[in-house]
Amino acid sequence: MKMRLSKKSEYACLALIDLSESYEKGAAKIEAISKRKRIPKKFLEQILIALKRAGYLHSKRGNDGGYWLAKDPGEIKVAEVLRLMDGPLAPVDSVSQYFYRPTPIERHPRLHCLFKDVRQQMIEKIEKTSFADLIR
Amino acid sequence: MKMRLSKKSEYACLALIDLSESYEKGAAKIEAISKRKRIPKKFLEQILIALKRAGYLHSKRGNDGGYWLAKDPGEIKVAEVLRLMDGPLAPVDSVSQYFYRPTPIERHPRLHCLFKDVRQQMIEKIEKTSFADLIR
DNA sequence: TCAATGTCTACTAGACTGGTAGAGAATAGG
DNA sequence: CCTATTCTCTACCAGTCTAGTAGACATTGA
Repeated sequence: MKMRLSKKSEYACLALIDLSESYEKGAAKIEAISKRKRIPKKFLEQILIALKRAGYLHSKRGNDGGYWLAKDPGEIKVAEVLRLMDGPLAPVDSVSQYFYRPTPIERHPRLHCLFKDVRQQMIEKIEKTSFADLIR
Repeated sequence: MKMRLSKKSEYACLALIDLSESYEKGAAKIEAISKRKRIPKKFLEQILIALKRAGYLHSKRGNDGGYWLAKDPGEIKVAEVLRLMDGPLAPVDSVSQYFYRPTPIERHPRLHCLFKDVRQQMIEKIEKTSFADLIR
């Protein structure tokens, strides 16, 4: 089994932390976030657009443009962001909550059950943790 | 974050389950395991060799050859097998127990801590579960 | 010697990751 | 209306990983 936090997820979290830290202090430019959190700018662009499309951010173009949070940091859970960036959190599709699909492992109930537990254990914490929790 | 059980790990577990089921009943042929558990034969070969090299199996060639467990099923933990097949279990190297390496996430202690917890929660169950537990 | 089986090395198609490049569209100030 | 600044969109790419396949070789027992 491989559990990996992709750079995309990692950068998305760092960007949201940055925006949470300056919540209600106006728009932040890509350039600024990129420098503060050391994220490649063009890569960050794509990530912010994805977050915007998913409804987590607002933006404005032009001289005093930038991004800002569309929700309270307390309402954005880490798990949502990881799912948005990398897809299902489950180790196999047959134990996935939102992306269920049958797999060979289902034929072996105990093994299936084990990975269901693993998923549950893992997910518990990140479904509770919000970005407000991360900046406190 | 992506948590994925690779086919390699999945097949390795199924093969070890098969061999656990016939523990002390003599050698099992690749062909037979392959058919019973529906694993591509040539792929299974490689997996069994890896398991043998790691000390989990013995083998014999020739007409009445095959593989059998080198240890009691109760002494083989699922976590060991997943590590052998796919490498570290940790989501980022900076929270890995056996493969530590620094990552950007370390600069943000709360995030770092979160993923340390995630790893711990996830690993707990598979470090306790043995193949004897899976066939009971 | 031969047939059956495990062992070893090499190869590969396709997907994914972590980016980069460059043109286009909105916005505000002058 | 012009321009600078910023976000937006599409395309591309090199390297790595996954899930295998192919084929020759080594060992064993009858």
